[in-house]
Amino acid sequence: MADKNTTSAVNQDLVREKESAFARYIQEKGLKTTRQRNTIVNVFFNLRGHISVEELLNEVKNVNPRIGYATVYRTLHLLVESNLVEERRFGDGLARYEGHSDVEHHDHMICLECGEISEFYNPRLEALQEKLAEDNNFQIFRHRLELYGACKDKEACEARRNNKKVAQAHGG
Amino acid sequence: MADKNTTSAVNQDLVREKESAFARYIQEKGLKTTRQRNTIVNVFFNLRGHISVEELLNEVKNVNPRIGYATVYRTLHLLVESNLVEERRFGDGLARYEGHSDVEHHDHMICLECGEISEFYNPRLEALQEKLAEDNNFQIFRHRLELYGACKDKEACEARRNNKKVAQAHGG
DNA sequence: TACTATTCGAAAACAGTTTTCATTTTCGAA
DNA sequence: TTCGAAAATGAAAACTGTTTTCGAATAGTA
Repeated sequence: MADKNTTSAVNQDLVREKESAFARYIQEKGLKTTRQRNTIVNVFFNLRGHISVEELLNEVKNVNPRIGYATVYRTLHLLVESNLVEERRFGDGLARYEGHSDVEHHDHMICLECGEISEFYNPRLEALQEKLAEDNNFQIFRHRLELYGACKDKEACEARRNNKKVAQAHGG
Repeated sequence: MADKNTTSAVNQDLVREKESAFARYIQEKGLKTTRQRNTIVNVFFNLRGHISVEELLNEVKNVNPRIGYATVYRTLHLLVESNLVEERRFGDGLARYEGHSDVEHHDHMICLECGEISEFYNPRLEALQEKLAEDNNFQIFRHRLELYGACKDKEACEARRNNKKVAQAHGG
């Protein structure tokens, strides 16, 4: 199934909750429920992390190989519109999608060696930004903070990197 | 000349300094000095702010209309490699280039209404990030912080916006 | 069941960027 | 100063990620 790349299974209650929120959104907007959209949404919420379109499509194709890029893109847009998913762009030029995690807002640390993306949140940081905006006569709607660097735990980092290579070689 | 879009002239001593730093880099790498590269570099450093490739090309064409995208892209890559210029990406999907300003590192505030991009630097913010990285057993190489929002000075904001429209209409 | 708007998938279009390739230019050595 | 190899140029083609188009299929309602 779609949890091939995850370290642990995803809470299915949560998945069901997201799915029905999406169904509600579709209904509200007068759109139609389709097998493809359901597949994509289910697979998406069973993945964790910061998923690229290609990654998602690959997983989706395991379930229904006839689904193509266009539908995945379209469904992701709906997910973003419905506020169930956020689009992110880290420097590598492709969009990544993230189902809302437990923490409403958070920032990212990206390891340039193993590719691990982790999340953090710090209220002092948020407050400081507000203060700086205030000083500059500026009103913040949203912000983005990304720390690029490397894991200090070199063993774990290398393990993740090798892991990734294997996954690629096997044509994940 | 290339200062059409700037509010004030650029310090020419600084420009010359950058140019010779670039010349030095070219030489070190065993590359060749060319008329086109000199033009592009000179025009670039006479612009200020966060320049897109298209903006730069337009300015460059005023000096030498035969220069095309390819050469501008290639020269920008050299400028980035040589550490004289930084590439930035704000959400609009095109790369922008920035000659190092007086402040070595800085973050950005982007007004979504008038498009103004301003820079700021705060040591407490930097320190806090370092601390957070430390806590997460992570080593920061670089970071990016962008505050998206709106100017509180609505008058100035609107003026800038209108200004921009005029510039566009005149085919900047 | 029939109708109509929506959705699908494949392929074309698109935007920004990179590469290719034939031609021109630079620059060190003769 | 001329020669020749290596590098750079410019136009066009290729490429990448994403969006749009269009004819066929499908969902949901009358």
